[in-house]
Amino acid sequence: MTVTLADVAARAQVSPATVSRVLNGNYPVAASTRERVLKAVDELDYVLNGPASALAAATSDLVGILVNDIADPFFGIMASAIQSEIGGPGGRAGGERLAVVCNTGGSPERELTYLTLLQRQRAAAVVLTGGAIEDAQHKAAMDAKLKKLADAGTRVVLCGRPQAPDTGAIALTFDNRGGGKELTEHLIRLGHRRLGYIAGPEERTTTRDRLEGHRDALAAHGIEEDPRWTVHGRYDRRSGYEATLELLRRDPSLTAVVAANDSVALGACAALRDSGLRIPDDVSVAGFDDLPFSIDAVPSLTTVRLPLAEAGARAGRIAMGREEAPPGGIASVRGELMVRGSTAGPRG
Amino acid sequence: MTVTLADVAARAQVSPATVSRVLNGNYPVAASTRERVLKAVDELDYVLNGPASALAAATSDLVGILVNDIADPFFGIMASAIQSEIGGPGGRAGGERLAVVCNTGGSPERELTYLTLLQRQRAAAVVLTGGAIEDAQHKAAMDAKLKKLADAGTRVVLCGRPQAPDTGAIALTFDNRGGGKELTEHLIRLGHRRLGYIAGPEERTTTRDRLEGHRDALAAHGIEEDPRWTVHGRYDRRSGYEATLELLRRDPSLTAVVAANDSVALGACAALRDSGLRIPDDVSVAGFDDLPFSIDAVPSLTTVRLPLAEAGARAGRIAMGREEAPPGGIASVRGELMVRGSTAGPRG
DNA sequence: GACTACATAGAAAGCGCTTGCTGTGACTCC
DNA sequence: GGAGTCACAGCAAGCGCTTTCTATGTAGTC
Repeated sequence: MTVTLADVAARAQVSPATVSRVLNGNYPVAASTRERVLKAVDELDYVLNGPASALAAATSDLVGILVNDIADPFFGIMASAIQSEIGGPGGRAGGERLAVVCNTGGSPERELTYLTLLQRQRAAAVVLTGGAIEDAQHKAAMDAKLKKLADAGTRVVLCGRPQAPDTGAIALTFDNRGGGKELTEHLIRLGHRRLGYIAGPEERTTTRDRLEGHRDALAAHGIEEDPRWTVHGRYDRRSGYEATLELLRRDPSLTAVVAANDSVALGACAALRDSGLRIPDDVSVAGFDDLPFSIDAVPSLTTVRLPLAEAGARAGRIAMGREEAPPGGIASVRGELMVRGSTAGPRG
Repeated sequence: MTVTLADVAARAQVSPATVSRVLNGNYPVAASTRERVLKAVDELDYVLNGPASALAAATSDLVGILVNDIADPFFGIMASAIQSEIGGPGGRAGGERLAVVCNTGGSPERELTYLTLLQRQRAAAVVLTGGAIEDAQHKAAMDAKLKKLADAGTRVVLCGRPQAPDTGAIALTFDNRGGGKELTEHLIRLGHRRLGYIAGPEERTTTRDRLEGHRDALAAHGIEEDPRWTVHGRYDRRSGYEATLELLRRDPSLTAVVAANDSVALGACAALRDSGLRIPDDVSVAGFDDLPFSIDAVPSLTTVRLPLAEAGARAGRIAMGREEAPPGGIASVRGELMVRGSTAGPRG
């Protein structure tokens, strides 16, 4: 029923080997023969059997991309950039690669499961995006898996994720700590001394790094932190809303709220407004990431811009072997402080 | 070097056939044997070779998802929902499916190319999201491809895309026209008579349907449309910004701007503000889709909520054969008008 | 106790492709 | 003009798995 290589070969009056070579274009084939083959392919509407060729050639054109949540633009932007670099006519002839995007939902098990599935598919490369989970046991399992993948020839790239030493993975980490510090310093320079912090979920490198940056800044300026000023939540708007109300309840005298990311910051803004507070007159708000919508908030959001698209593109190129890995297999990508309307001096 | 089924079989002292059956769990295997096999699998750290098993079994566990732009939450949300339904422990034993997300960037060629690639992988199902391109030739090529896929046993589902008759595809279409009409009627009821419209790219079903809905409303209320009131652009913020300036230039007396989607509407808001106009006091603005950030705009955006996550989930279930297809292979999904702060009576 | 039925396990034939190696003419080169 | 070169094309051996069909041991049945 389905057309196979042999059918094409028969019709073009050549051997299957020749058809294969025409299709893969990595072996000399006379122009006239090639034409005849291509004609047969066209007439029969032949489509290569991917699994069969992957099996025979022991390679695959699948590239895995692990994300926490593809509906979140933070990951969507990276995924899109990675994608744009792995496919397309940039690679070798016929080198269209397919991106397998895996939504882990932040679950350790799913992360591992997807890696196994990708390993099963003999993926050509795997890119892991976003922060890692800080559980020692899970980390060990992940590292072992990554090493196995790398050993099997799969290129492993971490994008916005801390390095995984001795696994063979290339890391493009985000300088979350530095960005967090810069952001809070900006607030401190404006005169704030009572700053609330809405952190992400615990046990995540991104959460911890940003929070540490925040604390670095406080410490550097001799501000003693009140434990009531930090609330943990999820990386979404709703969490930001609730956390802000909680913060306000704990200490109504706060003059600034620093959020784990932009979505959380937007939720914080909504909560402040609903509480009758003006931004930035009564309370300043800052986010992190600089997602596209952040500039449209009113007032527009002060945040740290992470070059997600650039980092993703680079990760994609490295994954395809089209760009050299950074020295030492790791590069730190810095964020840029974007000062906008949501921050001002206290009671300004 | 790499561990194969045979290695496991040898270690467990059974035949390869038995190992395969243990792994696939669809054939009676004595508990003691199974245990022995599983132990060997574990000890050898064996990972099934996906391509080989796909070849032998003539099936694959890949599901394709075509999107215009995964960085756009409109698509991200649908992709995420589809994903959540195709994988996971919901399916048959061992039924982890991998989602292949393909970014077409709205290009007809890439759309077709990706479909071929998916066909090559013998994808179990394919879900196409978002509007279609209205080029007759392209549509014919797409339909032919979809039919071929469906004939080969791949389940094809269209999510937010118009039906493709006689291709065997199941369609969950969005009622863009109805939503567009409702939105504009809301504005008309508020008293607006001079409404600008920022449409999406031409030659797209989504663009046309929403615009037609808008015009339906105008016609129904006896409002004659001025050709200057419609500008075409892309589905992004920047396009909305520029189009709004153009609209204002053409006719400064407009009292409302209807945008093709929420991102465009946000751009429109920014342009209006930069032009010294207040929203909604001077000009009302409306969007479409109700993406998560729309409620955080200030004033929050009046828009039409499309149940993206619900539709995506349903599409995913249908693609997996876990939910019955709607009668006639097509269902229309309605949007819901969300009246918020960005619209009010003119000069109100 | 012989016979049928059942539950399991194995043998082996592919699945559709790639690729190393082996022709085989046509050319070149002294 | 015979040997050495090329440029192609074909043969055939897998790649690692699934699955049909067959074999075998064990129970159940009268």
